[in-house]
Amino acid sequence: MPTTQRATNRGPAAAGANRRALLDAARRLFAEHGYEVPLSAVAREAGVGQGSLYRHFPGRLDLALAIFEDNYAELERLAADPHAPGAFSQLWRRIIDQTLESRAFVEMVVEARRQLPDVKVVNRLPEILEDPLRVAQAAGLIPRELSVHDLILAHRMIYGVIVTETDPALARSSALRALAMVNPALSWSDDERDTA
Amino acid sequence: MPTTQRATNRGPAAAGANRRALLDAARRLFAEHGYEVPLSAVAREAGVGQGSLYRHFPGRLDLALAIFEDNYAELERLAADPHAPGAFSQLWRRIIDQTLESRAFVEMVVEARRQLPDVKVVNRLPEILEDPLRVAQAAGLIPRELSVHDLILAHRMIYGVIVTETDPALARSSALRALAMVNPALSWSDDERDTA
DNA sequence: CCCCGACCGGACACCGCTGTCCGGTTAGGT
DNA sequence: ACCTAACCGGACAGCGGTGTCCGGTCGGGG
Repeated sequence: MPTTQRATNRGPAAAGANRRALLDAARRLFAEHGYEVPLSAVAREAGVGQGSLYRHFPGRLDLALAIFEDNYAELERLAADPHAPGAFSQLWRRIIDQTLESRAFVEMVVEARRQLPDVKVVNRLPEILEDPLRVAQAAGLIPRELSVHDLILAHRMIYGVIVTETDPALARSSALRALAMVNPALSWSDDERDTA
Repeated sequence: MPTTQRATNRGPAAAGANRRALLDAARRLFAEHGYEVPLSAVAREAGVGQGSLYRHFPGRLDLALAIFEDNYAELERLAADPHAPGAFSQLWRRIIDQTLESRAFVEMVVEARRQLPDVKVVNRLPEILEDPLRVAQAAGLIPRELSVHDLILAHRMIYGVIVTETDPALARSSALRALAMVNPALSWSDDERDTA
């Protein structure tokens, strides 16, 4: 019977917990120090040895892909029911919010694409956005002239705004201003707490 | 009497030429291999020793700043006479073109800003754009609602498009599509050879 | 013609990161 | 209670980049 709280990180049963600790540590350190942070620091932050790190994730890229996987899983959950009220707007906000969480994501995306010939692995946004966008357009919430392609281009633009922002505290508002400039329907005010 | 062609890169008189060779090499290698290219490679590419490199440019940042300096000098030349026909459109195109020349510029900008507290050193675009924009707006070429601030935000968006482009050959057209999305007046077709 | 100061260049020591290897530890099965 | 297989962790060697140091080279001035 597995205890939910472990006193140790040794033994076969700890493998899963160690993996998660490494993933969390990587997410934190990538966000704080950038994608080029030493992997030894990730192991230290996770409280495991370097051996464990390299066993679970042979290289930096595997860490990045696992983090992407988590993010995409969350988005796919949001996109699962396109007819839920506010499905598209919640999805779109979450995409932008994920991007805002760490400017390191840009470097990760770039590096992952350079090393992986197949773009599909690294960019699942087209499939994720397709249905929710169509439904939102049918409901008149999003202009018809915006294609999935346009949305992805807008997302890429936001990368530029975030990565060039001097003060991290301003990243969010700059990104929202940028989105409003592209198309008002893609932006929102943070005052409205939910737009279900 | 200085000869325009030198047979050697030794001696006091070669200092200037060596400096330029280093700058050109850095520009080339940053564009090709990214900002993190080894400085030893820059010295080799320039055909000088590492000693000369570090004498002219104590660190990587000095190289980057000198490259920016060249770029800004060119832009300031274009902006010197805001009333020349097509002054703003030529200036704006050149800004975008400079950005397209190397995706490494993004990393350079980010790194330079992180290390230099004073933003003015690294971003002179506001001053450069101010007068030409006003004149172009007075002539009805650019919508009044676009501020210098908006233009700079648009420029930062373009960074994102360029850096996330998988195929470098597509960077230009993607950037132009993105600009058109923000505001048609900021984009152009590459077919028109000049819009003086 | 010679000398002197300045500059060049690459060898090299230092440093931090990567990835591996093996002794030590743990849980579960018998 | 013991045994075994799997897993942990950190020491360590290898590697590549940085920045320095000094012997060698050059050109202009006296």
